[in-house]
Amino acid sequence: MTIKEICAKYGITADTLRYYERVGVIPAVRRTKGGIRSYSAEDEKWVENAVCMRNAGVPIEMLIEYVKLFQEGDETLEARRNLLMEARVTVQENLDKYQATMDRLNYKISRYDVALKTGVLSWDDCEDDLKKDK
Amino acid sequence: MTIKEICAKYGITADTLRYYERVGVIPAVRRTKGGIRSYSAEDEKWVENAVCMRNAGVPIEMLIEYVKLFQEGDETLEARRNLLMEARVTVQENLDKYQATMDRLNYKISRYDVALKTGVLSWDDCEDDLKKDK
DNA sequence: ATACTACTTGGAGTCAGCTCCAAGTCAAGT
DNA sequence: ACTTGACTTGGAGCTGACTCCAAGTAGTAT
Repeated sequence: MTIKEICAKYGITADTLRYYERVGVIPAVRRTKGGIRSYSAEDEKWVENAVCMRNAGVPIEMLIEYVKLFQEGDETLEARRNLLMEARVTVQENLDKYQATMDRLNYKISRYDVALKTGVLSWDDCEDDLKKDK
Repeated sequence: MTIKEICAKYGITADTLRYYERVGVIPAVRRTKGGIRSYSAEDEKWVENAVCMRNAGVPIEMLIEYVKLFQEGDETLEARRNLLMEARVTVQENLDKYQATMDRLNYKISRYDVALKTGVLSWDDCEDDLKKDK
């Protein structure tokens, strides 16, 4: 697989892919005699993983650390698992925040829909409360 | 409410709060004669909303646009609803990506747990596949 | 052989979103 | 009156994550 094919498949640019390799977000990719990157199935798995993790805001640094540990071999199994668990906490927290925001957006939009349908504004001061009776 | 109290309550710094006001993520806050910010209940609602939206990655620009429309009055009701719906699409997409990453992390961690418990590595080449029989 | 295109490198530049800083002001305490 | 400390401003600086660029090379087409 060429860099172009991988880019197209995973929706990132060649620059990003080269950057990931340079800083260690993915391990070094093999080259042809001419020096051109040739992505193996394993390379592709690493790319897929990196893209997925980055999509969820897992920081570059964490991915670099994981790759480093992976390359150090089996003694780092536990360290890698701990790293993954750390990442999971972060992602879960963000997931919760995103869900809270979805709830807020849905509520606000529903209020706007009513206002637009009836022509009447059902709020007078600031419309930005969620009617959370705390 | 002082800037300090608002900061503490919403977990952001005074610098961020002033920055939000400066660029228009929240409307201008009233001041005492001495020029010190005094947050009203409405101001606080705007802050709460901004923090919530930012936590879900809604871009600053979108929040600024919303505040601007809000201040222009009732003719912008529909524009504001459209903006919210746009934001909702973005947040939902991110939510899906985060969920996909959670699934991947859970799978990977479960594999590590097995490997650590049995002392046996259940993979030999690259462990980064999700066994998705595509 | 020459031109063309797609790749390569290292390094510099960009962008969003803060974050920090210097210099100044104000209210309260001594 | 003076010090202290929390606030104010505008602007500069920082960070993470790309993104772009110039200069060079390798393989293919004519």
